[in-house]
Amino acid sequence: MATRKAMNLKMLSEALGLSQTTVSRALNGFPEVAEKTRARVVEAAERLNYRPSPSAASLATGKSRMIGHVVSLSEHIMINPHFADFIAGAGEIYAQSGYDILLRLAPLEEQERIYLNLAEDQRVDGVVVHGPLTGDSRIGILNALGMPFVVHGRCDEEGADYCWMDVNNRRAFHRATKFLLDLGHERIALINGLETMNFAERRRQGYEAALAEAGVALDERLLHSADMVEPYGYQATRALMELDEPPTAILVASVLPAMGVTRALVDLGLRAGEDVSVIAFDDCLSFLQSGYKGSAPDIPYFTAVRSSIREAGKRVAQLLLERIETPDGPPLSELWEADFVIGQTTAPPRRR
Amino acid sequence: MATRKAMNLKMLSEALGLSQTTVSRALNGFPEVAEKTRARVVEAAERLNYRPSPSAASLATGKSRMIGHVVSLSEHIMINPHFADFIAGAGEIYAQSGYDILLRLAPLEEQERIYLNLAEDQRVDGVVVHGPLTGDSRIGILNALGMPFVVHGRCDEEGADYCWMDVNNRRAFHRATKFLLDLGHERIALINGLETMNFAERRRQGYEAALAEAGVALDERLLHSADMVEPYGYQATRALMELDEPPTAILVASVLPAMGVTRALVDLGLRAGEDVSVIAFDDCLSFLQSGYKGSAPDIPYFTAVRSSIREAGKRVAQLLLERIETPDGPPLSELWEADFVIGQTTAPPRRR
DNA sequence: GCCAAAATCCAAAGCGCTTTGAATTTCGTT
DNA sequence: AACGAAATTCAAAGCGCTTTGGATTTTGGC
Repeated sequence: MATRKAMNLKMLSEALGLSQTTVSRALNGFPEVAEKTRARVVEAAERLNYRPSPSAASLATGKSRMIGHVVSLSEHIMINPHFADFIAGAGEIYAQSGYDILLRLAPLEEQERIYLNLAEDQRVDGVVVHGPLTGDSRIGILNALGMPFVVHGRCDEEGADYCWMDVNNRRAFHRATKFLLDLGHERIALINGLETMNFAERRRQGYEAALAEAGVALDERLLHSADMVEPYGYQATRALMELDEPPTAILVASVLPAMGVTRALVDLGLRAGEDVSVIAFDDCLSFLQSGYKGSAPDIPYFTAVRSSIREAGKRVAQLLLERIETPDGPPLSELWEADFVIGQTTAPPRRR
Repeated sequence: MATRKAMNLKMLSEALGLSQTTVSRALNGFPEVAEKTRARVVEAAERLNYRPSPSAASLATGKSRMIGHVVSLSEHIMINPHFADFIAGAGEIYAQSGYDILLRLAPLEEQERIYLNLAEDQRVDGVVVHGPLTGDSRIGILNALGMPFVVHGRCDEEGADYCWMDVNNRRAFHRATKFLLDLGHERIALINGLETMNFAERRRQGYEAALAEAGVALDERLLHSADMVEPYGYQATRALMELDEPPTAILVASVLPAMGVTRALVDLGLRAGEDVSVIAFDDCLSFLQSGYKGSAPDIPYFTAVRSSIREAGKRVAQLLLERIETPDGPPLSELWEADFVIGQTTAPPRRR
């Protein structure tokens, strides 16, 4: 072996006959180094396979080129596969900019402390907040710490002083509900996510508003709220269909429980789109693919309000990187409208 | 504000009237410091909220207390939710030991280079290899780099010189196939994962061995192989049932495509467990919960070979941490047998 | 009470990078 | 040719921790 140790700044600068200062500046694009020498330095760095030590750079600058994602362990995020898609989108953006993800699993009640530690330790340059609750305390902490962050979702009304990216859940569910009402449905069930989650609360608001506008009374028995897993959709549907007056349409907060819904309907000898209408919120989960096609090719199975969670991951990552670049600008935020796609699971209600 | 800067070793040692050496040693459990002073140091560190800077420690020791997980971007791992469950299990173990996950998304062809960089940069203390191919080149690289790693799965036959943790896929599929044969099925379809993946190859071997033992000829038309997503199961089943002699039983490599299978059967007016038997490999995905219960409570819907991927994540993490502790021991490996649970989707074949 | 051995503790030298403040060179003017 | 400004380059001081080698204090056996 010729060299025992990995190439470092000192060796590189000696090889070039330049000072470490100049080499460092050349590589980091500072203006006070002549273009000619910069070219020389860059070439040599490339040739000698020099790459700066991240921990040394981090120690010197306080920047880590890492983005923190702290997610709940046994809770409602990691537990479901939405997170995988989100992180796939975000990770793609990070990779392009030379950032890495620092992933930490922790129960919600520890997350404040964790953000504090990550900030003090300068372990990450920014974080994204997953699954915001209504009035989430994490936001205040992060603002106080001066740590750049973007919330995926929101936890308060407009104009709040933080960065977020969200889908217009209220309007999406308003539209979906109104669509069903227009078809003639009046008994419309809502199989919602956990309503401590802000997004679920908004979805319910949209649902309730549409009902109210149509003068349809709210029936509490048609409302379910829980973690968005398959068996939940199944059980909720079984319960709903046992009511004296079962719903003629069901609004489901995710395709995961929606699959449980269809399974329950099959068990009951009912068909979605004929006996009962179903609309799902479709996050375009990759393992279902935008596919989840029905028997008719190119017509989606579910009628759905749809917004890609993977694209959301990308956008959140972009916003965060911008925020890290410019920490003192006004908070960025972005609200996406969901698509509304007609599939095979909706129809006017059956005549009795 | 009293203090502008975060508490560091120097400040702490001055506050204690001790040298930085002693304080550092006291906190890191070295033997050459008196228990009495160690107690004093620990108490003061706690009280003054001292936590060592990770980048400084990393620079000084070369250890980062990070575990690298590099996963394929647009490929077959992150794309499906198995990964989320795996990482949830692993992350739990890491958290207990004070490690964090460094997550990097990259196409397979770049992963060798990435491992090289992670090693040279000393960014991680170990890595786990996801989705090993048969004869995977990543293993050789990692061994050459001397980087501790554990493979989730295997890429070669027994006795290979690396750490791995795997489920006995061959035996699992052998058992499942034999079970169907014993019920009287002869036309058994296999809806497998991508057979470049080593685990899929093993599953097929188990399937083929069982057929051969029973003297049943292999029919290529009953074999499918692709990414394990829902629509794949759907389409494969539609294709299978259009054969002149459709299968009477289907073996599916994951509950994801298995859901597509049942959806296709419903569309065709067939019922799983009556008209066609279905056995799935169940990774106990959390969003389906061990539930995915059928109409009869506490009886699982699918007959399945079952092994929790989350538990696998935990175990792989444990093995890796042990490996990091003792890098020069003999390679650790572990083979788990899958459970075989009888659900509602299997029965003797229909008489014609 | 004495001395070697054991137990503690410390000063200082890195780890590899960035950055300050100063030195040196180059260049446009007069 | 001389001079101040502009353009380059550099030496050295951190960043906060670990660790080597040595200094100092305690201990134990006689």
